[in-house]
Amino acid sequence: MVRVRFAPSPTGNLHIGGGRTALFNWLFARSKQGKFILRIEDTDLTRSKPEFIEEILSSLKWLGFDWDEIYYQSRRFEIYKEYAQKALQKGCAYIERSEDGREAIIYKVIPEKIKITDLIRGEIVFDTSVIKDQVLIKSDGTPTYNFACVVDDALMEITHVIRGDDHISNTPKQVLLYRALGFPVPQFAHLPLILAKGGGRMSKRKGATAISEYRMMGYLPEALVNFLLLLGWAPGGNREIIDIKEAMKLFDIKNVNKTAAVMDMDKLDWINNQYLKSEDPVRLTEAVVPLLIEKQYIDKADFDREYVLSLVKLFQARLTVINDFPDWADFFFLKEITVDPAAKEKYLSRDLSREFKLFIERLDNLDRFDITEIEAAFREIVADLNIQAKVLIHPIRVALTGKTVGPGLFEVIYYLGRERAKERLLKWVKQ
RNA sequence: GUCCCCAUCGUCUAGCCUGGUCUAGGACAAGAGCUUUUCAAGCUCUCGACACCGGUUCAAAUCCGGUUGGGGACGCCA
Repeated sequence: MVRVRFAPSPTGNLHIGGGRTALFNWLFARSKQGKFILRIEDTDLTRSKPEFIEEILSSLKWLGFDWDEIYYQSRRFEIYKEYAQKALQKGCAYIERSEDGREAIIYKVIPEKIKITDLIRGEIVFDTSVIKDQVLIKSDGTPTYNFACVVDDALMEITHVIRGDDHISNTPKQVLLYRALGFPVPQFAHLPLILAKGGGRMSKRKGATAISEYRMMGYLPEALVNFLLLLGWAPGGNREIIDIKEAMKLFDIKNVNKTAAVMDMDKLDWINNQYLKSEDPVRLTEAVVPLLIEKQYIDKADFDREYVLSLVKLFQARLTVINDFPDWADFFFLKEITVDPAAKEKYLSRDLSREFKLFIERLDNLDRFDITEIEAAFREIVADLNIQAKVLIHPIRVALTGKTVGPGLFEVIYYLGRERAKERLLKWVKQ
Protein backbone atom coordinates (compact mmCIF):
# COMPACT_ATOMS: atom_id res chain seq x y z
CA MET A 1 0.00 0.00 0.00
CA VAL A 2 1.28 3.39 -1.01
CA ARG A 3 1.68 5.84 1.84
CA VAL A 4 2.91 9.36 1.17
CA ARG A 5 3.11 12.42 3.33
CA PHE A 6 3.16 16.15 3.06
CA ALA A 7 5.22 17.66 5.84
CA PRO A 8 4.91 21.43 6.12
CA SER A 9 6.59 23.46 8.79
CA PRO A 10 4.25 25.96 10.46
CA THR A 11 6.79 28.75 10.42
CA GLY A 12 4.96 30.47 7.59
CA ASN A 13 1.98 30.24 5.27
CA LEU A 14 1.38 27.45 2.81
CA HIS A 15 3.55 28.50 -0.06
CA ILE A 16 2.72 28.05 -3.72
CA GLY A 17 5.58 25.56 -3.93
CA GLY A 18 4.28 23.73 -0.87
CA GLY A 19 0.87 23.65 -2.47
CA ARG A 20 2.29 21.93 -5.48
CA THR A 21 4.24 19.44 -3.40
CA ALA A 22 1.00 18.66 -1.56
CA LEU A 23 -0.79 18.32 -4.89
CA PHE A 24 1.65 15.80 -6.31
CA ASN A 25 1.66 13.80 -3.09
CA TRP A 26 -2.12 13.80 -2.89
CA LEU A 27 -2.45 12.93 -6.56
CA PHE A 28 0.04 10.11 -6.26
CA ALA A 29 -1.72 8.67 -3.21
CA ARG A 30 -5.21 8.95 -4.67
CA SER A 31 -4.21 7.55 -8.04
CA LYS A 32 -2.75 4.51 -6.31
CA GLN A 33 -5.51 4.02 -3.73
CA GLY A 34 -2.91 4.89 -1.13
CA LYS A 35 -2.90 7.08 1.95
CA PHE A 36 -2.07 10.76 2.12
CA ILE A 37 -0.62 11.71 5.46
CA LEU A 38 -0.14 15.17 6.85
CA ARG A 39 2.70 15.76 9.25
CA ILE A 40 3.19 19.10 10.90
CA GLU A 41 6.90 19.64 11.41
CA ASP A 42 6.74 21.93 14.39
CA THR A 43 9.94 20.94 16.13
CA ASP A 44 11.21 24.50 16.14
CA LEU A 45 9.22 25.64 19.14
CA THR A 46 10.10 29.30 18.81
CA ARG A 47 9.34 29.74 15.12
CA SER A 48 6.29 27.50 14.86
CA LYS A 49 2.97 29.30 15.31
CA PRO A 50 -0.52 27.86 15.74
CA GLU A 51 -1.94 30.43 13.33
CA PHE A 52 0.29 29.05 10.61
CA ILE A 53 -1.03 25.56 11.27
CA GLU A 54 -4.54 26.94 10.87
CA GLU A 55 -3.56 28.69 7.68
CA ILE A 56 -1.89 25.64 6.18
CA LEU A 57 -4.77 23.33 6.99
CA SER A 58 -7.38 25.68 5.61
CA SER A 59 -5.37 26.23 2.44
CA LEU A 60 -5.04 22.49 1.90
CA LYS A 61 -8.76 22.06 2.42
CA TRP A 62 -9.50 24.90 0.04
CA LEU A 63 -7.35 23.25 -2.62
CA GLY A 64 -9.29 20.05 -2.05
CA PHE A 65 -6.56 17.87 -0.58
CA ASP A 66 -8.03 15.75 2.16
CA TRP A 67 -5.70 13.77 4.40
CA ASP A 68 -6.10 10.35 5.99
CA GLU A 69 -3.91 10.88 9.04
CA ILE A 70 -2.33 13.87 10.73
CA TYR A 71 0.62 14.02 13.11
CA TYR A 72 2.42 16.73 15.00
CA GLN A 73 6.12 16.28 15.59
CA SER A 74 6.04 18.42 18.71
CA ARG A 75 4.05 15.65 20.38
CA ARG A 76 6.54 12.95 19.45
CA PHE A 77 9.71 14.17 21.11
CA GLU A 78 9.91 11.08 23.34
CA ILE A 79 9.93 8.85 20.28
CA TYR A 80 12.86 10.69 18.73
CA LYS A 81 14.81 10.52 21.96
CA GLU A 82 14.19 6.81 22.15
CA TYR A 83 15.60 6.26 18.66
CA ALA A 84 18.54 8.52 19.38
CA GLN A 85 19.32 6.27 22.35
CA LYS A 86 19.22 3.29 20.02
CA ALA A 87 21.72 4.97 17.74
CA LEU A 88 23.88 5.56 20.78
CA GLN A 89 23.63 1.92 21.81
CA LYS A 90 24.53 0.78 18.33
CA GLY A 91 27.62 2.90 18.59
CA CYS A 92 26.98 4.99 15.50
CA ALA A 93 26.30 8.16 17.47
CA TYR A 94 28.05 9.99 20.25
CA ILE A 95 27.26 12.56 22.88
CA GLU A 96 28.70 16.02 22.72
CA ARG A 97 28.62 18.19 25.81
CA SER A 98 28.45 21.94 25.30
CA GLU A 99 30.08 24.53 27.56
CA ASP A 100 26.96 24.98 29.65
CA GLY A 101 26.86 21.25 30.27
CA ARG A 102 23.95 20.40 27.97
CA GLU A 103 24.19 17.31 25.83
CA ALA A 104 23.51 16.77 22.15
CA ILE A 105 23.43 13.45 20.34
CA ILE A 106 25.43 13.39 17.15
CA TYR A 107 25.56 10.84 14.37
CA LYS A 108 29.03 9.89 13.20
CA VAL A 109 29.30 10.05 9.40
CA ILE A 110 31.66 7.50 7.85
CA PRO A 111 32.99 8.25 4.34
CA GLU A 112 31.28 6.17 1.69
CA LYS A 113 29.36 6.49 -1.57
CA ILE A 114 25.59 6.66 -1.26
CA LYS A 115 23.49 5.95 -4.30
CA ILE A 116 19.85 6.89 -4.41
CA THR A 117 17.44 6.16 -7.22
CA ASP A 118 15.13 9.09 -7.64
CA LEU A 119 11.82 8.37 -9.35
CA ILE A 120 12.10 11.59 -11.32
CA ARG A 121 15.83 12.01 -11.78
CA GLY A 122 17.25 8.52 -11.82
CA GLU A 123 20.48 7.67 -10.05
CA ILE A 124 22.27 10.25 -7.94
CA VAL A 125 25.53 9.45 -6.19
CA PHE A 126 26.81 11.30 -3.15
CA ASP A 127 30.10 11.12 -1.36
CA THR A 128 29.50 11.30 2.37
CA SER A 129 33.03 12.48 3.01
CA VAL A 130 31.76 16.00 2.33
CA ILE A 131 28.99 15.59 4.91
CA LYS A 132 29.60 16.63 8.48
CA ASP A 133 28.52 14.58 11.48
CA GLN A 134 24.79 15.03 11.92
CA VAL A 135 23.09 16.30 15.04
CA LEU A 136 20.19 14.03 15.95
CA ILE A 137 19.03 15.59 19.19
CA LYS A 138 19.93 19.18 19.87
CA SER A 139 21.17 20.23 23.27
CA ASP A 140 17.71 21.59 24.09
CA GLY A 141 16.35 18.08 23.72
CA THR A 142 14.47 18.65 20.45
CA PRO A 143 15.24 16.57 17.36
CA THR A 144 16.76 17.98 14.20
CA TYR A 145 14.79 17.99 10.98
CA ASN A 146 16.68 15.17 9.25
CA PHE A 147 16.40 12.90 12.25
CA ALA A 148 12.73 13.47 13.07
CA CYS A 149 11.95 13.15 9.41
CA VAL A 150 13.61 9.76 9.09
CA VAL A 151 12.13 8.37 12.29
CA ASP A 152 8.65 9.53 11.31
CA ASP A 153 8.81 8.42 7.71
CA ALA A 154 9.88 4.99 8.93
CA LEU A 155 7.34 4.73 11.76
CA MET A 156 4.54 6.09 9.60
CA GLU A 157 5.52 3.54 6.97
CA ILE A 158 5.95 6.10 4.24
CA THR A 159 6.66 4.30 0.98
CA HIS A 160 7.38 7.31 -1.23
CA VAL A 161 8.94 10.57 -0.20
CA ILE A 162 7.81 13.19 -2.71
CA ARG A 163 9.22 16.60 -1.93
CA GLY A 164 10.96 19.65 -3.37
CA ASP A 165 14.28 19.64 -5.13
CA ASP A 166 15.82 21.58 -2.28
CA HIS A 167 15.83 18.36 -0.25
CA ILE A 168 18.08 16.42 -2.60
CA SER A 169 21.12 17.16 -0.52
CA ASN A 170 19.32 16.02 2.62
CA THR A 171 18.67 12.65 1.08
CA PRO A 172 22.09 11.02 1.61
CA LYS A 173 22.08 12.19 5.23
CA GLN A 174 18.70 10.62 5.71
CA VAL A 175 19.65 7.39 3.96
CA LEU A 176 22.51 7.09 6.41
CA LEU A 177 20.09 7.37 9.29
CA TYR A 178 17.60 4.87 7.87
CA ARG A 179 20.40 2.34 7.60
CA ALA A 180 21.82 3.09 11.02
CA LEU A 181 18.43 2.51 12.64
CA GLY A 182 17.67 -0.54 10.56
CA PHE A 183 14.73 1.04 8.75
CA PRO A 184 13.83 0.26 5.15
CA VAL A 185 14.68 3.17 2.83
CA PRO A 186 11.64 4.61 1.03
CA GLN A 187 11.54 5.65 -2.61
CA PHE A 188 12.35 9.26 -3.35
CA ALA A 189 10.95 11.66 -5.92
CA HIS A 190 12.29 15.19 -6.00
CA LEU A 191 10.08 17.77 -7.62
CA PRO A 192 11.59 20.71 -9.45
CA LEU A 193 11.23 24.07 -7.74
CA ILE A 194 8.97 26.90 -8.81
CA LEU A 195 10.98 29.99 -9.62
CA ALA A 196 9.90 33.62 -9.54
CA LYS A 197 9.33 35.57 -12.73
CA GLY A 198 12.70 37.25 -12.91
CA GLY A 199 14.51 34.09 -11.83
CA GLY A 200 15.47 32.99 -8.36
CA ARG A 201 13.29 31.93 -5.49
CA MET A 202 9.70 32.96 -5.03
CA SER A 203 9.43 35.69 -2.46
CA LYS A 204 6.93 38.28 -1.37
CA ARG A 205 8.73 40.87 -3.43
CA LYS A 206 8.27 38.84 -6.59
CA GLY A 207 4.52 38.33 -6.36
CA ALA A 208 2.11 36.40 -4.22
CA THR A 209 3.63 33.39 -2.50
CA ALA A 210 0.91 32.09 -0.20
CA ILE A 211 -1.94 29.93 -1.44
CA SER A 212 -4.28 31.99 0.71
CA GLU A 213 -3.28 35.12 -1.17
CA TYR A 214 -4.49 33.59 -4.41
CA ARG A 215 -7.73 32.76 -2.70
CA MET A 216 -8.05 36.36 -1.56
CA MET A 217 -7.33 37.64 -5.05
CA GLY A 218 -10.25 35.71 -6.44
CA TYR A 219 -8.76 32.63 -8.03
CA LEU A 220 -10.73 29.40 -8.00
CA PRO A 221 -9.07 26.46 -6.27
CA GLU A 222 -9.72 24.21 -9.27
CA ALA A 223 -7.96 26.72 -11.52
CA LEU A 224 -4.97 27.05 -9.23
CA VAL A 225 -4.67 23.28 -8.98
CA ASN A 226 -4.88 22.96 -12.77
CA PHE A 227 -2.17 25.60 -13.12
CA LEU A 228 0.10 23.94 -10.57
CA LEU A 229 -0.45 20.61 -12.26
CA LEU A 230 0.79 21.99 -15.56
CA LEU A 231 3.92 23.30 -13.89
CA GLY A 232 6.11 20.28 -14.30
CA TRP A 233 3.66 17.80 -15.73
CA ALA A 234 1.70 17.50 -18.95
CA PRO A 235 -1.36 15.27 -19.35
CA GLY A 236 -0.52 14.63 -23.00
CA GLY A 237 -2.60 15.30 -26.06
CA ASN A 238 -1.87 19.03 -25.84
CA ARG A 239 -4.41 19.39 -23.08
CA GLU A 240 -4.35 22.47 -20.92
CA ILE A 241 -7.59 22.32 -19.01
CA ILE A 242 -7.81 19.19 -16.94
CA ASP A 243 -9.62 18.55 -13.71
CA ILE A 244 -8.13 16.68 -10.81
CA LYS A 245 -10.30 13.60 -11.33
CA GLU A 246 -8.98 13.07 -14.80
CA ALA A 247 -5.45 13.95 -13.77
CA MET A 248 -5.71 11.12 -11.26
CA LYS A 249 -6.14 8.67 -14.11
CA LEU A 250 -3.34 10.05 -16.23
CA PHE A 251 -0.81 10.98 -13.59
CA ASP A 252 2.49 9.16 -13.43
CA ILE A 253 5.26 10.48 -11.22
CA LYS A 254 7.81 9.35 -13.79
CA ASN A 255 6.47 11.90 -16.26
CA VAL A 256 7.14 14.81 -13.98
CA ASN A 257 9.69 17.26 -15.38
CA LYS A 258 13.18 17.72 -14.07
CA THR A 259 13.32 21.38 -14.94
CA ALA A 260 12.48 24.18 -12.56
CA ALA A 261 9.45 26.15 -13.75
CA VAL A 262 8.88 29.87 -13.68
CA MET A 263 5.64 31.11 -12.17
CA ASP A 264 3.58 32.62 -14.98
CA MET A 265 0.70 34.75 -13.75
CA ASP A 266 -0.63 35.31 -17.28
CA LYS A 267 -1.21 31.62 -17.73
CA LEU A 268 -2.84 31.36 -14.30
CA ASP A 269 -5.14 34.22 -15.27
CA TRP A 270 -6.10 32.51 -18.48
CA ILE A 271 -6.81 29.22 -16.74
CA ASN A 272 -8.83 30.99 -14.08
CA ASN A 273 -10.93 32.68 -16.75
CA GLN A 274 -11.54 29.29 -18.37
CA TYR A 275 -12.83 27.91 -15.08
CA LEU A 276 -14.83 31.02 -14.29
CA LYS A 277 -16.64 30.66 -17.60
CA SER A 278 -17.85 27.19 -16.82
CA GLU A 279 -18.51 27.87 -13.14
CA ASP A 280 -22.09 27.61 -11.94
CA PRO A 281 -23.40 31.22 -11.86
CA VAL A 282 -25.20 30.55 -8.60
CA ARG A 283 -21.97 29.51 -6.92
CA LEU A 284 -20.18 32.45 -8.44
CA THR A 285 -22.87 34.72 -7.06
CA GLU A 286 -22.27 33.31 -3.60
CA ALA A 287 -18.61 34.17 -3.95
CA VAL A 288 -19.34 37.64 -5.20
CA VAL A 289 -21.93 38.70 -2.62
CA PRO A 290 -19.46 39.11 0.29
CA LEU A 291 -17.28 41.28 -1.91
CA LEU A 292 -20.24 43.50 -2.76
CA ILE A 293 -21.20 43.76 0.90
CA GLU A 294 -17.66 44.69 1.80
CA LYS A 295 -17.68 47.47 -0.76
CA GLN A 296 -21.11 48.49 0.53
CA TYR A 297 -22.58 48.04 -2.92
CA ILE A 298 -25.35 45.97 -1.43
CA ASP A 299 -26.92 45.75 2.01
CA LYS A 300 -26.18 42.50 3.75
CA ALA A 301 -29.67 42.24 5.17
CA ASP A 302 -31.56 43.36 2.14
CA PHE A 303 -30.48 42.73 -1.40
CA ASP A 304 -31.85 41.11 -4.51
CA ARG A 305 -29.90 37.90 -5.03
CA GLU A 306 -31.60 37.23 -8.36
CA TYR A 307 -30.51 40.62 -9.61
CA VAL A 308 -26.89 39.99 -8.62
CA LEU A 309 -27.11 36.60 -10.31
CA SER A 310 -28.22 38.25 -13.55
CA LEU A 311 -25.30 40.64 -13.40
CA VAL A 312 -22.86 37.82 -12.67
CA LYS A 313 -24.06 36.07 -15.82
CA LEU A 314 -23.43 39.27 -17.75
CA PHE A 315 -19.78 39.46 -16.71
CA GLN A 316 -18.90 35.84 -16.12
CA ALA A 317 -17.16 35.12 -19.43
CA ARG A 318 -14.90 38.14 -19.10
CA LEU A 319 -13.71 37.87 -15.52
CA THR A 320 -10.09 37.06 -14.86
CA VAL A 321 -10.59 36.75 -11.13
CA ILE A 322 -13.74 36.85 -9.02
CA ASN A 323 -12.61 40.15 -7.55
CA ASP A 324 -12.87 41.84 -10.94
CA PHE A 325 -16.62 41.75 -10.62
CA PRO A 326 -17.16 44.49 -8.02
CA ASP A 327 -14.91 46.83 -9.97
CA TRP A 328 -16.28 46.08 -13.39
CA ALA A 329 -19.91 46.07 -12.36
CA ASP A 330 -19.73 48.98 -9.91
CA PHE A 331 -22.01 51.17 -12.03
CA PHE A 332 -24.90 48.81 -11.32
CA PHE A 333 -24.59 49.54 -7.62
CA LEU A 334 -23.33 53.08 -7.31
CA LYS A 335 -25.63 56.03 -7.28
CA GLU A 336 -22.95 58.33 -8.63
CA ILE A 337 -20.69 56.71 -11.17
CA THR A 338 -17.19 57.92 -11.89
CA VAL A 339 -16.49 58.46 -15.56
CA ASP A 340 -13.06 57.49 -16.77
CA PRO A 341 -11.47 60.78 -17.96
CA ALA A 342 -9.99 59.25 -21.10
CA ALA A 343 -13.34 57.68 -21.98
CA LYS A 344 -15.07 60.98 -21.46
CA GLU A 345 -12.58 62.77 -23.66
CA LYS A 346 -12.92 60.19 -26.40
CA TYR A 347 -16.69 59.72 -26.53
CA LEU A 348 -18.39 62.54 -24.69
CA SER A 349 -16.48 65.64 -25.68
CA ARG A 350 -18.91 66.15 -28.55
CA ASP A 351 -22.40 67.44 -27.79
CA LEU A 352 -24.84 64.55 -28.16
CA SER A 353 -27.84 66.23 -26.60
CA ARG A 354 -30.08 65.67 -29.60
CA GLU A 355 -29.24 61.97 -29.94
CA PHE A 356 -29.47 61.28 -26.23
CA LYS A 357 -32.76 63.15 -25.97
CA LEU A 358 -34.20 61.09 -28.79
CA PHE A 359 -33.11 57.88 -27.15
CA ILE A 360 -34.50 58.90 -23.77
CA GLU A 361 -37.85 59.57 -25.40
CA ARG A 362 -37.85 56.19 -27.09
CA LEU A 363 -36.99 54.46 -23.85
CA ASP A 364 -39.87 56.28 -22.21
CA ASN A 365 -42.31 55.16 -24.83
CA LEU A 366 -41.38 51.50 -24.81
CA ASP A 367 -44.38 49.26 -24.06
CA ARG A 368 -42.15 46.45 -22.99
CA PHE A 369 -38.82 47.36 -21.41
CA ASP A 370 -36.76 44.36 -22.46
CA ILE A 371 -33.49 43.77 -24.25
CA THR A 372 -34.98 43.19 -27.72
CA GLU A 373 -37.25 46.21 -27.52
CA ILE A 374 -34.45 48.42 -26.27
CA GLU A 375 -32.25 47.35 -29.14
CA ALA A 376 -35.05 47.78 -31.68
CA ALA A 377 -35.67 51.29 -30.46
CA PHE A 378 -32.00 52.10 -30.64
CA ARG A 379 -31.66 50.71 -34.17
CA GLU A 380 -34.55 52.85 -35.34
CA ILE A 381 -32.90 55.97 -34.04
CA VAL A 382 -29.58 55.33 -35.75
CA ALA A 383 -31.46 54.51 -38.94
CA ASP A 384 -33.40 57.76 -38.70
CA LEU A 385 -30.27 59.75 -37.97
CA ASN A 386 -28.45 57.83 -40.68
CA ILE A 387 -25.43 57.13 -38.51
CA GLN A 388 -23.50 54.01 -37.62
CA ALA A 389 -24.64 52.25 -34.49
CA LYS A 390 -21.21 52.42 -32.88
CA VAL A 391 -21.13 56.20 -33.18
CA LEU A 392 -23.84 56.30 -30.55
CA ILE A 393 -23.25 53.05 -28.69
CA HIS A 394 -19.87 54.02 -27.28
CA PRO A 395 -20.90 57.41 -25.90
CA ILE A 396 -24.01 55.87 -24.36
CA ARG A 397 -21.95 53.15 -22.73
CA VAL A 398 -19.60 55.70 -21.23
CA ALA A 399 -22.51 57.81 -20.00
CA LEU A 400 -24.17 54.82 -18.38
CA THR A 401 -21.19 52.91 -17.04
CA GLY A 402 -18.31 55.37 -16.97
CA LYS A 403 -16.24 52.82 -18.87
CA THR A 404 -15.37 51.98 -22.45
CA VAL A 405 -15.61 48.26 -21.89
CA GLY A 406 -18.36 46.11 -20.52
CA PRO A 407 -21.15 43.74 -21.46
CA GLY A 408 -23.42 44.39 -24.46
CA LEU A 409 -25.01 47.82 -24.21
CA PHE A 410 -28.62 46.67 -24.42
CA GLU A 411 -28.19 44.21 -21.59
CA VAL A 412 -26.58 46.98 -19.58
CA ILE A 413 -29.56 49.27 -20.18
CA TYR A 414 -32.02 46.54 -19.32
CA TYR A 415 -30.40 45.67 -16.01
CA LEU A 416 -29.77 49.28 -15.14
CA GLY A 417 -33.47 49.88 -15.51
CA ARG A 418 -35.32 52.57 -17.38
CA GLU A 419 -35.12 55.29 -14.77
CA ARG A 420 -31.44 55.01 -13.99
CA ALA A 421 -30.56 54.83 -17.67
CA LYS A 422 -32.58 57.93 -18.46
CA GLU A 423 -31.15 59.77 -15.51
CA ARG A 424 -27.53 59.08 -16.48
CA LEU A 425 -28.12 60.03 -20.10
CA LEU A 426 -29.89 63.23 -19.10
CA LYS A 427 -26.73 64.45 -17.41
CA TRP A 428 -25.16 64.86 -20.82
CA VAL A 429 -28.10 66.68 -22.37
CA LYS A 430 -27.74 70.42 -22.54
CA GLN A 431 -31.04 72.22 -22.12
C1' G B 1 34.50 27.82 -2.15
C1' U B 2 32.67 22.45 -2.02
C1' C B 3 28.80 19.10 -3.43
C1' C B 4 24.27 18.15 -6.10
C1' C B 5 20.45 19.10 -9.83
C1' C B 6 18.87 21.17 -14.48
C1' A B 7 19.19 23.05 -19.79
C1' U B 8 13.49 22.92 -26.48
C1' C B 9 9.95 29.56 -28.54
C1' G B 10 9.74 35.54 -23.63
C1' U B 11 6.85 31.73 -20.23
C1' C B 12 4.57 26.55 -19.38
C1' U B 13 5.49 22.37 -22.20
C1' A B 14 5.24 17.82 -26.31
C1' G B 15 9.14 15.20 -28.53
C1' C B 16 14.42 12.69 -25.84
C1' C B 17 14.33 6.56 -22.63
C1' U B 18 13.48 2.84 -27.72
C1' G B 19 18.45 8.23 -32.83
C1' G B 20 15.60 9.00 -39.05
C1' U B 21 8.26 10.12 -39.29
C1' C B 22 10.93 17.29 -36.33
C1' U B 23 11.85 22.32 -42.52
C1' A B 24 10.45 20.64 -33.83
C1' G B 25 3.86 20.29 -32.12
C1' G B 26 0.45 22.72 -28.45
C1' A B 27 -0.78 26.53 -24.72
C1' C B 28 0.00 31.50 -22.39
C1' A B 29 1.88 36.19 -23.60
C1' A B 30 2.92 39.56 -27.76
C1' G B 31 1.65 41.54 -32.78
C1' A B 32 -2.10 41.81 -36.94
C1' G B 33 -7.02 41.17 -38.40
C1' C B 34 -12.28 39.73 -37.90
C1' U B 35 -16.42 40.14 -34.59
C1' U B 36 -20.31 46.42 -38.87
C1' U B 37 -21.46 47.17 -29.86
C1' U B 38 -16.66 47.96 -26.78
C1' C B 39 -13.14 44.07 -24.82
C1' A B 40 -11.48 42.28 -20.27
C1' A B 41 -15.02 37.41 -24.10
C1' G B 42 -14.84 34.66 -29.12
C1' C B 43 -12.55 33.45 -33.98
C1' U B 44 -8.37 33.66 -37.64
C1' C B 45 -3.41 34.53 -38.79
C1' U B 46 1.77 36.02 -37.59
C1' C B 47 6.22 36.29 -34.70
C1' G B 48 9.11 32.88 -31.94
C1' A B 49 13.23 27.59 -29.48
C1' C B 50 16.50 22.37 -29.71
C1' A B 51 22.49 27.25 -24.90
C1' C B 52 27.54 26.42 -26.96
C1' C B 53 31.68 23.24 -28.55
C1' G B 54 33.38 18.54 -29.62
C1' G B 55 32.47 13.20 -30.20
C1' U B 56 29.62 8.59 -31.72
C1' U B 57 26.63 7.53 -36.23
C1' C B 58 24.93 6.96 -42.97
C1' A B 59 21.77 10.07 -39.71
C1' A B 60 21.32 13.68 -33.17
C1' A B 61 16.65 18.02 -30.17
C1' U B 62 17.19 12.82 -29.12
C1' C B 63 23.34 9.00 -27.15
C1' C B 64 28.47 10.53 -24.81
C1' G B 65 32.06 14.31 -23.00
C1' G B 66 33.26 19.24 -21.96
C1' U B 67 32.08 24.56 -21.63
C1' U B 68 28.71 28.15 -20.33
C1' G B 69 24.35 29.50 -17.96
C1' G B 70 20.47 28.80 -14.26
C1' G B 71 18.92 26.58 -9.66
C1' G B 72 19.59 24.15 -4.99
C1' A B 73 22.29 22.44 -0.61
C1' C B 74 26.27 23.02 2.65
C1' G B 75 22.61 25.25 10.55
C1' C B 76 22.05 22.21 17.48
C1' C B 77 16.14 26.06 10.59
C1' A B 78 12.81 23.01 8.35
